[in-house]
Amino acid sequence: MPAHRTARERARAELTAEIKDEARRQLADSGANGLSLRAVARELGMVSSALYRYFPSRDELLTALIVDAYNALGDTLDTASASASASGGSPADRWRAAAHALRSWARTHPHEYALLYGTPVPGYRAPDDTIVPAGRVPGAFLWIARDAWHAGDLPVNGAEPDDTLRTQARTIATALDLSGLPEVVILRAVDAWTQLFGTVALEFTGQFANTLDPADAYFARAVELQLRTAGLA
Amino acid sequence: MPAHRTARERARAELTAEIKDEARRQLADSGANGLSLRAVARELGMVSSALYRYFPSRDELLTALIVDAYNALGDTLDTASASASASGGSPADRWRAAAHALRSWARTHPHEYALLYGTPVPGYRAPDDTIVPAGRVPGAFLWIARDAWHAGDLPVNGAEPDDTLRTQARTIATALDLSGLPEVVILRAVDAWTQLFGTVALEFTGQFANTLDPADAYFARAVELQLRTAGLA
DNA sequence: TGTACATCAGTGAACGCGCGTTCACTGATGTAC
DNA sequence: TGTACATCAGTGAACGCGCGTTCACTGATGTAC
Repeated sequence: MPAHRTARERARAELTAEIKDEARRQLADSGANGLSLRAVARELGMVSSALYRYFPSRDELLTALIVDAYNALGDTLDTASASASASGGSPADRWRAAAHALRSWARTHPHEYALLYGTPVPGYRAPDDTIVPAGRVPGAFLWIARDAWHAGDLPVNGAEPDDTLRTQARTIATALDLSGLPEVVILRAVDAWTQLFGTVALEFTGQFANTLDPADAYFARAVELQLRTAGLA
Repeated sequence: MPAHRTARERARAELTAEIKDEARRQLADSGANGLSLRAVARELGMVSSALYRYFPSRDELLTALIVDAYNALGDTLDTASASASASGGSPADRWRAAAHALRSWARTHPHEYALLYGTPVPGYRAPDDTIVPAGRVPGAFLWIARDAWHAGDLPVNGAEPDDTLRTQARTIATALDLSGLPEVVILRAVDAWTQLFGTVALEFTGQFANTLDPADAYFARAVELQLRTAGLA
């Protein structure tokens, strides 16, 4: 374990990245099912079997892309939320910023969005490594509620959830580092998150075509509703 | 154009149905990408080229399956809604019944649900024939709001939408036979529909795994929220 | 510093697979007179 | 009612394609003494 990186190590890291980049490019062209190891290798001027030095199978490559995509989306949301906060925005402003960032990421990265939230690829089972990065996405929104609550900006009201929901809310709290947050606050934020997700998902799958399309106005309206649902406005 | 159906016509109708049935079975096994004309033909004891007498291409077969699925789901929702109504249920009860019917249809028909609301199949573009059947699904919910409004059970309140949204609401009204319904009522029902859809979609894509799973309790909670959003409770 | 050996990246051929679609054809069913 | 012709369903072979993965191999890079 030398501090310096050998030529081999550097080459390996670079090629691994290049393989993922090219795979992402193909993803964007033809979707997850169109992702072919042979085509990736061809594009990189390698022989297809050489890829197996980097990823043991097609599924492992897909998993790497999924983890990267969750993290890219998580970063995008965190950045939007943080910069709204840095420029003096309220929790509601942070939610607005993150919500719009989610929508525009979905629109600019449709195949990566589909990889995360679309139909599961047949025969592919997401391994546990994806759980934590996946949580960053709802997390980005729940953390806004958490901060607002700690700042005293979030009233605790609404009916007390029953036992099942309280337990599940505690599980969410543990997974997403929301300790101290009342269950009802968590659940109201989850409610808002599902609304947000539904709006993005419906637009993404084309269900707004011919009616709410372009959906900018409706999306803005939906975000305001989310704020009321979460208790942020 | 004889009133009687010839043996040929009967055979053709039956075989067309059998092809779709077998295709649906394969859809359930391996998803839309796994749907193969050759495999369908094999299973029916035909030669693959014979299918071309019934469907001019794989895409046309897919389209037929999509239209059928929208109609099956639409029928399911209509039935749930109508029987809640027939047994004296309020509009809220109808919404509850239809919402639970949507969720359980999605759970029992995951691949058909995916066909309708999952990742678009690469290279497949849904033709216009799907628009009307697709509208039946949100329609089933908006019609409940319409009936409630006509019965005077639905208060018209909430901020007046801006021009863009008003126009889009009118488009929805035209497409779904909601004439007379105020725009704000339509939009509030759409808000509730996106919430409902978001909850189903998140559960379906496994985003509730390890947290809100099983989601029965959360779903019931979400439905009550939808009722408040739509103005039905 | 130089040598011997171990590790690893990349090659090229091969295995075995399935797919959508076309086409010329045979034989059965339907129709018009 | 019977015959001649048209329509249609289904056959079987073929075209041309791409895929994931394995394996024995060569040659370069790294490491230990």
